[in-house]
Amino acid sequence: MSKRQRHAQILAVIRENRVASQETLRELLHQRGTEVTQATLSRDIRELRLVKVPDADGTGHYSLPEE
Amino acid sequence: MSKRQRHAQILAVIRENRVASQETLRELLHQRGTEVTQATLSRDIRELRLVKVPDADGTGHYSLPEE
DNA sequence: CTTGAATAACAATTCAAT
DNA sequence: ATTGAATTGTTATTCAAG
Repeated sequence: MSKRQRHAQILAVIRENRVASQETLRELLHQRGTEVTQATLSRDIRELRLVKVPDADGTGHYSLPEE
Repeated sequence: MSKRQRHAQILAVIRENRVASQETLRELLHQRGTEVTQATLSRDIRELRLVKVPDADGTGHYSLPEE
């Protein structure tokens, strides 16, 4: 699986779920058959420019910056 | 100095500077005469819904979510 | 150039106090 | 309700490797 494919998967996952941590993201990707470590997700998130938006209750979630 | 005032200061600071960490933010506020700890800034950032936007070079910066 | 394991750096929470 | 010190949790980086 290529990095570009993984990036696409990540975008799909954060659109469909409230992802509160990179560890959660890792689990969701695993369910879709993609195994990566947190270090890689940290890099992917930077490359995709994803931001973690703080929620009222403290539980932030990853999101695309609406530009 | 009230929390609302500090919040206003924080917004001013992040508009005028590339703030890459809460520790940096703390220093900039200190220059403006406001002393707080990282714990308080973490809470303020949540309350203000500030996000840390990843930059290309790795050095993220705090920003208002563009709605 | 891409990744994982280990570590460092950074941010959020707890707990006590005010 | 608000805060700081200490702690815990999370994310970014380093370092070695493929």
